[in-house]
Amino acid sequence: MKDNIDDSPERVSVMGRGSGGRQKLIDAALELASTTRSLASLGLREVTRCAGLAPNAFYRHFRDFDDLGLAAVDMMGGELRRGLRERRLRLARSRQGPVVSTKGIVNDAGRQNIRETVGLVLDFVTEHPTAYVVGIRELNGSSPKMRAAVRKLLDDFARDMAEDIQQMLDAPMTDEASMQEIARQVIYQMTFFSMDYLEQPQRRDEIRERAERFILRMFVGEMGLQAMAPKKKAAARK
Amino acid sequence: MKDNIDDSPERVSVMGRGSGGRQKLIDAALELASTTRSLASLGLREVTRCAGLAPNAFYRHFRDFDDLGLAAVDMMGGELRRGLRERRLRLARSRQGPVVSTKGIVNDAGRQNIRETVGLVLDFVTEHPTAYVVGIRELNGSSPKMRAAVRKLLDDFARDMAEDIQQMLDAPMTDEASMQEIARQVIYQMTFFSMDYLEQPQRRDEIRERAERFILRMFVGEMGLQAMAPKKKAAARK
DNA sequence: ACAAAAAGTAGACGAGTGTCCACATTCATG
DNA sequence: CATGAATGTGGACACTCGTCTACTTTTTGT
Repeated sequence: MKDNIDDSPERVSVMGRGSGGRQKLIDAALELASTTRSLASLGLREVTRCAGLAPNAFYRHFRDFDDLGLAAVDMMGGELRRGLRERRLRLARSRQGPVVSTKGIVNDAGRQNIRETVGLVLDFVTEHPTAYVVGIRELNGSSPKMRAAVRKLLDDFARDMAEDIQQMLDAPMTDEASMQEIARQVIYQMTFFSMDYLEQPQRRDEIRERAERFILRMFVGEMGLQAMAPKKKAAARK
Repeated sequence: MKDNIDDSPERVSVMGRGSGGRQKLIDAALELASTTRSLASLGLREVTRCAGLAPNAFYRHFRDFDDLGLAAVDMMGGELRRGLRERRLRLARSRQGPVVSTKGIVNDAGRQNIRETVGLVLDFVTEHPTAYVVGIRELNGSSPKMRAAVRKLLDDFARDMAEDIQQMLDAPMTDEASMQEIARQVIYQMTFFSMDYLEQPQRRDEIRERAERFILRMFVGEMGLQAMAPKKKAAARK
């Protein structure tokens, strides 16, 4: 009677999707976690109380807090990723075709591109601060399942970003693996920029510039590395 | 025993310093937090039990968990920073004088330098995994005091690193502010590399290379930026 | 050596917790 | 309409928690 029904594929969400209770619990958990503590340190009664439900209602939707956390990541992450990609494609279409030449990525067009991408991320962050803060907190948090889920999400973002960037260029800046590596590092670094951005509203312009400069530096650096050693494997280091 | 006649103006911690109980509590807290949960989510009784003490013993040393956490950061952080700087200076002395030319930072000598620095950090991480994991966890954790303390520590590391790098070069690679900015970003990115390094022992060589390449890319990128726009303020061309 | 301070112990209290059981409500669908 | 699953409520259980007071042991300065 434990998980026979609940565990089965996706019949859960037939009516459970918009059924208020589930969403209320997730919202309450994010709210409490963002202002007070980490997800795992929340109390079951604490959350249900904040959601205006009886303690037992929790069990109707989630097995434990890892379960709730994963659901939250799935929901927010999916929405976020879709929104980001959509906005990015919209930006790309609005300028019709590959605007940025590979060699000229540091010129005005390239800088503008970077500026828009950074703005995209920072805008999302300011629009969903609680979810974002909790997510980043769980990135290095105590639950392995949570860590894995958040990391996978960030990696997906990085993959998207790498793809879109390569598409915008008229010639590939570097090999695909390196591009994804760079995108990953940019995404990770952006978590710090984003947290600063949320915590220090008075320094937002400065942080924005810093983020843009960081990305630009990464690109310029990669092009420099490519120029001086195009063949990585053959670089006999010893 | 202790040769402090008027060692310091503060006599508060004369006897409390090395008293086993305090250390036992810190160790127990780090141990529990690294394997189970975040610092703030630990229970007072849980920690004292793990330390083999009565619950009330906690109050003899710390007011609350923030207090314990700050003490832990002070201790581990101070030790770490001293150790890092010492080892770095020892490395610098062993090669007598400025070995790396600014233009040639990407040559073998420069790469070797980066390799040693990365090794330095990763070695420390593998030697103090629990303290490091907890520290990084609190970097984005729930307690503002903790966050501030860990961030200040990382910033200090970055400052040290920036100084030492500039000292090793025969000519400054960039202005001091940019160098510190880069060092900060490198240190922050290293937190991710370090966590991966701990969690995936079988991929350590790969992660090590990735970290080295990241730093190299940052340097090359900064030199590229400097070369194409020495004056940052006047870069607005629109 | 001795007295005071620091460190640690024992027990108890009320509050809050996770979890279970039995019962009430909603609601789509045969 | 009836039925059964999904969803939510209330009470009760054993347990852990933080904190308090009172007492004992260890360490330390003089």
